[in-house]
Amino acid sequence: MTPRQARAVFDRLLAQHGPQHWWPGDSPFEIMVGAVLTQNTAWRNVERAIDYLRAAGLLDAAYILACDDDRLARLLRPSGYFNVKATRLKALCRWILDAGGVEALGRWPTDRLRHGLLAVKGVGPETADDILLYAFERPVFVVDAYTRRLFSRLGLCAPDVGYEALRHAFERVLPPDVALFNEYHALIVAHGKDVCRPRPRCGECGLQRSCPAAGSPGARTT
DNA sequence: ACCCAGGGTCATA
DNA sequence: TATGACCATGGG
Repeated sequence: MTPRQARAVFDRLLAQHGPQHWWPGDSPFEIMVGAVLTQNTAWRNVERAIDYLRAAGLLDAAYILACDDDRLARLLRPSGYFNVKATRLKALCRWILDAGGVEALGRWPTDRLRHGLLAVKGVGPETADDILLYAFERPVFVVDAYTRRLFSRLGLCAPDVGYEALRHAFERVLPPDVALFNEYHALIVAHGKDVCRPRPRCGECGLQRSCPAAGSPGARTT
């Protein structure tokens, strides 16, 4: 992928979808919570869980750690995988408190932050990079399934390209600009929800599999 | 009834 | 290292 190609795709996405104003969250900690809860989960469902946490006064690392496991899982219920995510959320909160809080973490260099995040059980590369970019405002390009799908269809990467390889491909050709990386990933997600579907979709009726027109030359997929 | 969603871990070969 | 099973709710 060349710098010009990366720029051209960004410009087209921005023209088509407009600024996305990510991350939807009020504080760095809330963004970190959302990053864990949104793992393989529609954002709509994550919002419900975060609303429950907020209503319970639990948008705080120490309070989440002190919360009973079953109660925490009940609050997370709408976001799916609630038992798993209750454990993961507590692991993340433990790490934050052990480090001296989010403020202290904000003074860590990016590579140390990233290694620390990846050492937390339940935080993988995408979740770590979400947190680095959107909570700590570091110039880390976030790669996800949407990114791989879109750019492989555009012929700009292999369909099975590894996470780090694709991340480096972007970071190599783009300036390390937090605002740019922020908007780029958000646009890729918006485009993935709307246009770049897993399977071609019929533009008339919206059906994916049932409609014979799905996948026809008229249906846009990228 | 099926497919998908802003993934990650763990056991197995 | 590379698959597969598993986690689980809600919308289309």
